[in-house]
Amino acid sequence: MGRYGEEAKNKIFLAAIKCFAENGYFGTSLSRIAKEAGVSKSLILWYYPSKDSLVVEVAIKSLPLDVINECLRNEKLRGRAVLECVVSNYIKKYGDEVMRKLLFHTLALRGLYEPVSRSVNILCDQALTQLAEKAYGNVDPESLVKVRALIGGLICYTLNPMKDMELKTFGKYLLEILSP
Amino acid sequence: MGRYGEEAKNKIFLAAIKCFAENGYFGTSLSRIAKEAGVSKSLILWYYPSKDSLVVEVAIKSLPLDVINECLRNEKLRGRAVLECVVSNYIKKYGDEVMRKLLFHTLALRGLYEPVSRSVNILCDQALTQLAEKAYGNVDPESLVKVRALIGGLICYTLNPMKDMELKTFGKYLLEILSP
Amino acid sequence: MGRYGEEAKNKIFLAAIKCFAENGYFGTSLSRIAKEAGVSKSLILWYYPSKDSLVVEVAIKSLPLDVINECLRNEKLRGRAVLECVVSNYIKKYGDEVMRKLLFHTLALRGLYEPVSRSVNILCDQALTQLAEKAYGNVDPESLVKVRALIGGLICYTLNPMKDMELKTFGKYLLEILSP
Amino acid sequence: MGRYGEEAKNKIFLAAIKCFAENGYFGTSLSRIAKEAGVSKSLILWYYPSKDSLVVEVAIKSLPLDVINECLRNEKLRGRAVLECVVSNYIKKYGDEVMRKLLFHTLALRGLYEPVSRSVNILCDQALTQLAEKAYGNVDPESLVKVRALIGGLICYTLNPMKDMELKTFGKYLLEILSP
DNA sequence: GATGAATGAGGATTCATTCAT
DNA sequence: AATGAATGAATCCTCATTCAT
Repeated sequence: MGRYGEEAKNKIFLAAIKCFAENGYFGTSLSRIAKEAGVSKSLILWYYPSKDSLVVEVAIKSLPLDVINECLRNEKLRGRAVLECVVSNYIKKYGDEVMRKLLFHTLALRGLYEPVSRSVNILCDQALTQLAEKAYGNVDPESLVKVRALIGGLICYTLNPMKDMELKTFGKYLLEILSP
Repeated sequence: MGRYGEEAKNKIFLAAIKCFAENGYFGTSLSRIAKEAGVSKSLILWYYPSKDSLVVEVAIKSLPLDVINECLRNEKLRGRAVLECVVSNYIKKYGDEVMRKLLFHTLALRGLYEPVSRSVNILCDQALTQLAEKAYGNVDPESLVKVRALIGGLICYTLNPMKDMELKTFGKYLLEILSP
Repeated sequence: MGRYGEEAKNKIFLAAIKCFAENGYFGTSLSRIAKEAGVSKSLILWYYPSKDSLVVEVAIKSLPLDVINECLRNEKLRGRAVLECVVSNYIKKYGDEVMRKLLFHTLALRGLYEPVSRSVNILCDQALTQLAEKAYGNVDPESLVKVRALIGGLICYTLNPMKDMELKTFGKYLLEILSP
Repeated sequence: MGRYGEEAKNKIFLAAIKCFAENGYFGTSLSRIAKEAGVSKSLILWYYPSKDSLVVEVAIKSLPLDVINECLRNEKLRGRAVLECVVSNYIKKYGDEVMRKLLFHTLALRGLYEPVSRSVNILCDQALTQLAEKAYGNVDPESLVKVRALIGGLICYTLNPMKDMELKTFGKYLLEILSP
């Protein structure tokens, strides 16, 4: 794919994210995305074999799997520091409303799109378990529940941000409560 | 509406819940629901002015607002007992997979259907605040965060139930960690 | 299906025949047929599950299988009389241009639509063999070839009617040449 | 057009024949042909101004006009020998299934593509008349009908080859029946 | 109450074709 | 010659909704 092809594909991807966040995956037509991206409907299908493939690509990127994985990859981080990393990454990613909205549209896709299911499974099964181990030093039930309370708390905030508390502050309190 | 009519409406409602859970609100057509309910498509629109109205009715019922409100109404419950009530109600409601699936489809509707948004807001703003007060005796930031960690933890489990821990056990650990 | 439903379906069928004859099965859109029938595009798909199903239904009816079968069913007909019956039926069916055009569009579908293939096979294998037996008293190679020369001759005329000979006259000569 | 170009054009033409035979003229997209030929879609339109022009070129070549003309050109052939020539040429051309399938797709194009109509007309009007004259010495109705029975018989066999008789044998019987 | 018939809007996708490289 | 990128028209089909019975 040439240079200017790459650009077009990116424009489409960004437009898709915006539209999907706004109106959901099913409430968004290819025409709408095309208009937003300033390209023809057909061009979308030149880069993506189908709407579904575009949906899946956007959906996967909207999950917080990378948020956690990046912290897991960093060998030096242990204990509370890992959790701090996760919270800070989460804040960075879901700071803007677009990503926040997108997240919940994506979670609804689980069960409809196999790749999304798989990604959610990896996130909840593998990533959270590893996170528990790195943060609390073991994977006993309590640790597993704690990481879920942490991530769940963040997601809960994401669903409906509190008016008198910033996500950052929220994260700090969460860490206080759930740190090892 | 006569006795028979009531029955038909109920059949439709149950069929809708099942279909929506399975294929999402947008992936489910009225024909599909009609087939599942064993009635004609037209009859659905006799009882519900539009598909949207049916969607909203199902959506509202799928949220955990009642789970919390029931515990709040019980004047006698205070402290840890309120949280125990919430957890136990939550387990009762989201024990079966249909409701679990439905919940995430519904959360995606927030932003698309005003009544759903409103309900989610009430849930997160009012209900959670009252819960914090009843459970922890005040509404300081820490308490507010804690109830979110509790509900968030439950939702997180709902998204992807753990293989080696029952929801009941999960709830017990959560309570241990987050009780006053 | 009620009385007036039956009527609409028939209007659609007739319109389809006309359009398919004119522009071929693939050159004809559902919109075109709808317009010709004076109904909405959607109504076509109410009566026929898909365009393909309509295509197949029209296609089967356009083959000369009935032309032959009707003569085979008549127990009294033997020898030259059977062939005369076939020729006369053929003339009746393919006297108008619509059916003539349609026939060749249909023959092209063989290999694309299984039901059409099957029908053509039955026509050529079973029906022609039975015809040979009834007409010539046996199914030796010569008889089998003769019925094919007869039917083939008729089809050849159908492909491009002769300017100075009517189909009726053509049939008479054919019979003269190929009668037992 | 250079040497290489000639080769590419030929590859395209052969791929087109194959695809058209398999899926019909309308069921075949340029992309499909491009894939089969191992070239880009654009290259097809470099050699052929449009899909239609490619269709027409293939279509004309698939008709049995050359089969007859070649025999007519040979001055020495008269009487039964001309018919034998035609039958033998026909067998040569339509011996393989690709050409057999193609023939019927092409016949359906008559009425949709003027050049195809013209070619079919020439075939049926002129060529067959000349054939009658050369074979039977005159163009009385009987002779005209006979050549149509011959060609029609062959086409009929082509439509659905007989299981227990080779085309060659079939031709021999046909000649026996219809020779002068 | 309940249904079948009928509609129109909208959607994804295919495809021939054009343009720039 | 040859290709990838881009377009717009057209197509089949789905679906919520309305109408008549």
